[in-house]
Amino acid sequence: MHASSTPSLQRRDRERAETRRKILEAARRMFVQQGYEGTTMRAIAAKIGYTPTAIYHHFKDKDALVAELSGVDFRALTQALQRTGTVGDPLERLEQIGAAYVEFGLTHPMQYQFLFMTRRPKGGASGGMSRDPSEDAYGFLRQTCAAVIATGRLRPEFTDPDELAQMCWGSLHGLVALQVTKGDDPSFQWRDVRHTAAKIRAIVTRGILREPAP
Amino acid sequence: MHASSTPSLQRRDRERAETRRKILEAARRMFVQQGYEGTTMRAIAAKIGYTPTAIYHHFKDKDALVAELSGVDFRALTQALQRTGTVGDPLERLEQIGAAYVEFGLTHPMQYQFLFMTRRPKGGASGGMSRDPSEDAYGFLRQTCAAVIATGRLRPEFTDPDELAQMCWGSLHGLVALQVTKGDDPSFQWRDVRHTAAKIRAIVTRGILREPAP
DNA sequence: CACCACAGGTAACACTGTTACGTTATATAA
DNA sequence: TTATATAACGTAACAGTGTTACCTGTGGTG
Repeated sequence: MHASSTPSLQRRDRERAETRRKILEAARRMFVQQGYEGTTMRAIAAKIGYTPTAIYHHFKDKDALVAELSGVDFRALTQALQRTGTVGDPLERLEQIGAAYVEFGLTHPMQYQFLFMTRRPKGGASGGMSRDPSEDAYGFLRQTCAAVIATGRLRPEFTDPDELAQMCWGSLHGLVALQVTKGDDPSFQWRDVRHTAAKIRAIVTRGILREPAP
Repeated sequence: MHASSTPSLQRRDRERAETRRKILEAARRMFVQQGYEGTTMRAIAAKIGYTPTAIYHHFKDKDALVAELSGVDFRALTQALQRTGTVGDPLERLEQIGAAYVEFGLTHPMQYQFLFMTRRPKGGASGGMSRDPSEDAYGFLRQTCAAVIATGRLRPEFTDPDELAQMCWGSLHGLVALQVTKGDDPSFQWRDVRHTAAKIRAIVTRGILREPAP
């Protein structure tokens, strides 16, 4: 909020940013290892030699902490999605989006859980700009689905971009979500999720196309 | 554990069962309305005029409470799945299994969350008989998938019952899970989940078949 | 020097799930 | 009938949790 003109204040700001970074670093490791509920504010603080109160001078609450951590990685996903925009064929773009999405979920389970597997309490009228990032990614997916529909290569029953987006999203989300929550359960003989997801993507692609590719 | 032969003990057992039922009834309503974390043992007890301790004389802990509630409804799902066993065509059976599964998730969101959307801490060697009920349902799904494969009507790349089961399960689970966690988020223009799920089932069916039905 | 902003700490609040232990009513055995 | 045991239920507490009102000291600024 303030711009700290003098060098002294700049130094103080740098120190503040440094402890903030340390908090985030410790929190990240603990959240990834112990999960959201298994990680306490006291434990995070102790890990870096602070008291829990110190954290609250840098983050509003526990949710703000994991939100920041998730946001960082989510930006990487968003960029990966945007990068698929260069691919010409919308259908191939859709496939790449799906692949990037699954990859994100598997490499960042904790962030995935926070973004897609927990009920957000209430967005709270935040000006409309800094909305839930997951919505932006959904908008991108929806847009791609609309482009796919616009090619005219789909069967006549697929005309709704939202419906198509939700089918693509849902089918992949299910695999990732099951992996995140039940992936270490030996009762199920889990197949490689990346492989299963690729097959599902192929099935959906073939299932929505009007006629099979040669 | 004990069989209470005399009429007096029978009466006491009936009273015990009655308060146990009251606990479950109150807990069910509160869990459905407020969710798992939003429902406290103290609140459940207060609702029926007891102290929290009383609940612990009937249930080991909070998880045992929701496990019992979930188990009751899950038995209904299992029976619905078994009922599809009468359908001759394995492919149609698979479709009906999917429909019943989605219906269960939408009508019992809280139980669905407990069974399929939370990491169970550790199964604990429970003799192998009273296993996690979700595994039995998975076994049933897997068995049906094997039957579908056995018909020889599938494309050559689908030969693994587990893989097929996980694709079917995952694609539907994603839709239900998103509905449960983000269903009330107006940012997404959600389409009717039952409808979307039906379309996904159709897509998958067409996508795995060797040649389209006439 | 006086002042003040502010990072960080102390101690507490209001909760949570859970449990050792006391109470009390009832069923059984003498 | 009286004594004893069983067990349902309550009291009070423990060990945690996220969170916050308030204090402390250090360093920059006029």
